[in-house]
Amino acid sequence: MTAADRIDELRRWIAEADRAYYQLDAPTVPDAEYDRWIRELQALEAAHPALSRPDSPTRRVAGAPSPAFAEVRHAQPMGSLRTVMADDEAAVAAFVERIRKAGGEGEPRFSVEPKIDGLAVSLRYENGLLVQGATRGDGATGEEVTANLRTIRALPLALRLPPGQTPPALLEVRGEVHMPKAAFERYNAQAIARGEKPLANPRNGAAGSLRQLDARISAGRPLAFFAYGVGQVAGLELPPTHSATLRLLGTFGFPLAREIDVATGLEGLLAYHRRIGAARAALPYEIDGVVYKVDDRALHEVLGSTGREPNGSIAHKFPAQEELTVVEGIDVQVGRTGAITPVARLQAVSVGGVTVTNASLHNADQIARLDVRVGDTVVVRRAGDVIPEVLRVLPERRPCRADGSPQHPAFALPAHCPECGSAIERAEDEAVARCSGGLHCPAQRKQALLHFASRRAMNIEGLGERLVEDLVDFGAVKTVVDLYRLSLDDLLAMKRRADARDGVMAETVKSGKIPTRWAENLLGGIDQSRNTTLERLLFALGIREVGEATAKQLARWFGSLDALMAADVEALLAVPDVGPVVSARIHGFFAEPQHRAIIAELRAAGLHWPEGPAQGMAQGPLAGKSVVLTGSLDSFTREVAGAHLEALGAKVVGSVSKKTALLIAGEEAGSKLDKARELGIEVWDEAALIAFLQAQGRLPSV
DNA sequence: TGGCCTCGAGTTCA
DNA sequence: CTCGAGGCCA
Repeated sequence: MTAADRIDELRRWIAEADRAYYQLDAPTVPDAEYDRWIRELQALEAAHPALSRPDSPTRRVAGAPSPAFAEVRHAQPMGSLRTVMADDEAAVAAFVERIRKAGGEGEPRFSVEPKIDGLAVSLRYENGLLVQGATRGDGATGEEVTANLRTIRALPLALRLPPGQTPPALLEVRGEVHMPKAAFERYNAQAIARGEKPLANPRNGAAGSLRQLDARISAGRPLAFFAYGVGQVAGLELPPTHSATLRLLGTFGFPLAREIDVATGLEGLLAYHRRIGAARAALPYEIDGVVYKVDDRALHEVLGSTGREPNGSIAHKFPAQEELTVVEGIDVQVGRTGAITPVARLQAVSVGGVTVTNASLHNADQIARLDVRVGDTVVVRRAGDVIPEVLRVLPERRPCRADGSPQHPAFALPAHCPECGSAIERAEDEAVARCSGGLHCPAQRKQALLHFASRRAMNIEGLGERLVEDLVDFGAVKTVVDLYRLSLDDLLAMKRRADARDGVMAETVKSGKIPTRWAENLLGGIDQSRNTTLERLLFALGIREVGEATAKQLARWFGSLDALMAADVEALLAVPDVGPVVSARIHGFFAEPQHRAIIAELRAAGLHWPEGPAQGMAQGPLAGKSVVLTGSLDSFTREVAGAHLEALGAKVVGSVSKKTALLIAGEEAGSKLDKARELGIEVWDEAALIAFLQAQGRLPSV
């Protein structure tokens, strides 16, 4: 591709993305990708000045004003910030060095702030009253959106001044309009319930809301505001530092981001970047970086600006949370219950600082909804900052044949299990398709073994994915019972065959001695698991619909395995939280002769657990109450605290709802605490919990 | 019957 | 964390 072609292509892509973003309020391309296009285009135009054109998108910063609103010329231009990528510490160091040279002796001081992901506005207060509000637009000219801004509750319509003090003749306050995460989610849930189109993301929600022509629509949107600076001023002496100016704005009644701070020198800046980066997910609003501003106002002015970018400030970004990548293939995985899950194999891409190569596509419906195909360019993000997720496909980037038809067909689930060849079936009313092979399917067998060995089930240390894979592939283990029959010799023989298959030179040959440590550890882990509890065993068996909570309930209700196995459907229905579906599953499981045989053999292999009489309903001072634990506790883990509460009759659940009776909030409690406050649910801190447990005699009093 | 609550199951990477 | 589905209550 020639430079001219590439320039054309980039200009076309950018124009499309601009249109989607600014006119349709529905972004198609992640910001990080957009930034890269702009930078690449700038570089190409610099290298080939002949190809530069006055209408190139690099000639404007952002946002053509929409024709629907009156234009406002900013008396003092609203500049943009030079941005530094997350990993470019050298650029931050260079910035600090420049400031140090200009500033004379000592480490320079900075006002440091989170960079709110919203929409910059300028608010004009004349004689203390809000008279005009405008968007940033292209920096020189923005849109007049006063009526919409007035609907934002957080904005003072008049400056708050001590009695008797004359308001300044003119004060322009700059800040960021944004939509807090919780408000965004609430709004979307309601929008969906009303059958309206949900907002794409909080930032877009804020931008779209401000640009509503009907201010009543803006008023219905949960917008918030943080001040970050001032523009034109008359009749007011500003303090000598930026941080003091922000505090002054605070006294005038403007909301300020809580994370605003001051920092000294390079180390101080980088520490702030790390601190806010770590807290990012827990903040109630979206941020995409932090901003460093020279605190000394005079020095900031001396430093001047380059183009529209002040030299005394930079934005230090965080790693992008959304990225573009290409789908290299779509595989299917087989789960413990036979569930077939399609997985997108992705070209490796760094999202939020972590390399992502796989993303679950959940099920056939999801694939159909997204219409993902091999070769597609897709937007990926890490949902809840952890799990990669394919958000959408860029259809215009789909590889095509000469005749314009797509190169790859729409994805279809295979008819047969890739692991065992059994038919794949999908029940009428269910979203998931399943392999019908049952335990004949090696994939299901492996998953069943892993589940059995997992921490919350039998907790067999040393038995991981690789090992299970080999144990099943070489026929050393077929059912969970076989685990308890393994000998050291079996394991070593299997290891030799696995090494031979992988072409690994046997360690025996190299060193002359047999490494047996891993095998001994595994046998030790298996042996320890013989001593267990009924609820762990029930969970480990992998009965469909019986997870940890149900297993716990069954164990306490029946007290012994024999009582449970003897129970008919009727008796099972009496157990709380067990209905017709679950009771049929349990009864069906124990009716299978092979399952009864496995249980008998596990007992014969030495598995044992305490049994007692049937206990029925939970008793105790917290009987019948749902309790949620969140945040981190100092004196014990959430698990241990939960066990204490359960012993007092409480039901420990994971999420806060109207039915929650009590929330125990440790350090750094996040959204659950917010929700509990909102619902008016009783909240205890760790000290209150400890005092309660002591009063109940579950903890020694001090 | 509909609308919560919960639970179960599946998932990624270091 | 998220989706889907079971259980329970109005």
